Amino acid sequence: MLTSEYLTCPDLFADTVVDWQKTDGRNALPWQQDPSPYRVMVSELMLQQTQVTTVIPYFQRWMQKLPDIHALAAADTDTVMALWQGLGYYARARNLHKAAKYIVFDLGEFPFELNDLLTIPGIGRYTAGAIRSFAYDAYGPIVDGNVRRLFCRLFGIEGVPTTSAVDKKLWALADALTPKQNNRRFAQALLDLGATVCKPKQADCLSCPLQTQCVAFNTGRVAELPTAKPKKMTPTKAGHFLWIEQGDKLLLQKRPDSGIWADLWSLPQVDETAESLLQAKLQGQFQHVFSHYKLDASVWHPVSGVSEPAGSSWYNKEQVLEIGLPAPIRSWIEKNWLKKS
DNA sequence: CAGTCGTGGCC
DNA sequence: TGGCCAAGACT
Repeated sequence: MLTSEYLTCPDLFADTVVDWQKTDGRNALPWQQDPSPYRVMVSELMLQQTQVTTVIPYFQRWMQKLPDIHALAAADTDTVMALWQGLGYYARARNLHKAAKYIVFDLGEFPFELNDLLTIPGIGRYTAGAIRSFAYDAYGPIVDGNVRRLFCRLFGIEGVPTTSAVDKKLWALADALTPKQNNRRFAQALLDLGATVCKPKQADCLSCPLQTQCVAFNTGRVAELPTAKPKKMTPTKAGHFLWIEQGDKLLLQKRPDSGIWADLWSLPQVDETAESLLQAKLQGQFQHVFSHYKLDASVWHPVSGVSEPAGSSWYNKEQVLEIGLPAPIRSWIEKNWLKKS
């Protein structure tokens, strides 16, 4: 990484990728037409951790309904959330709404400086740089998943790229390699290279404009870089749930306000030593994977006469569809109750 | 620093 | 098919 020609001559890097982008990059994406600060901000928030093909229809619908920042600032929460429905990471929608109100009512105009952009809710270092580049065609370094992968391979950077040490290196590279002009096309070039050439798997090195300078390519380590983060073994925990019916109703329990499935309704959960399990009959099992552990769930049909757990209520088949249930619990109930005559 | 937050696509 | 990943930010 110390010997790359690109570090001693950053303009060579910029010129190379910019020239490539003109002919081989993506230049017809919806947010590339009329790249106003508002349209760029909306697209960048939508694109956080979300693929381009997923975002496109959401972006179109959004712009039809909320064509400018004043419309968004004046919109109500329900409108905003409905337009976001299905995109995931809903904090982004709330932040975007907050951002519009902040810009319109507090700032009065859309910020230009990086440090001012960083004060906007939902806008971090990457998104601030992206807005600088795409909306203003001004200096705005970016490091996202694409740039991370590209730089790790190009400069042979070792180490898990999400660690702070590597992250620091990557941003230093981005700061140094980002030019003072052609920033819109330069930023797009980095993203396009990462997305269409320097892909996570099956990198297309033969059509890469940086091939001759690429450390990973020249040392045959394209598949080894960036360093994969060690996959942590997730423990498996057992969970015991009660299935208690009475007439046409099912007993559900509101979960605590913290921990997994906080504030949602669920089948009553009991400890494996619980008295209610003593003569219970196993009704079925299912598995659910969380980020930090795997749940082996057992659903038990206790003997009659078991006392109702605290905070529990009865729900019939119509009511159960209208309350917040964890996805696996809902799916269990649908399969074993609703669809069973 | 490590966990959290959604959903869909890919092999 | 399940594990990984996607234009990250926030706590």
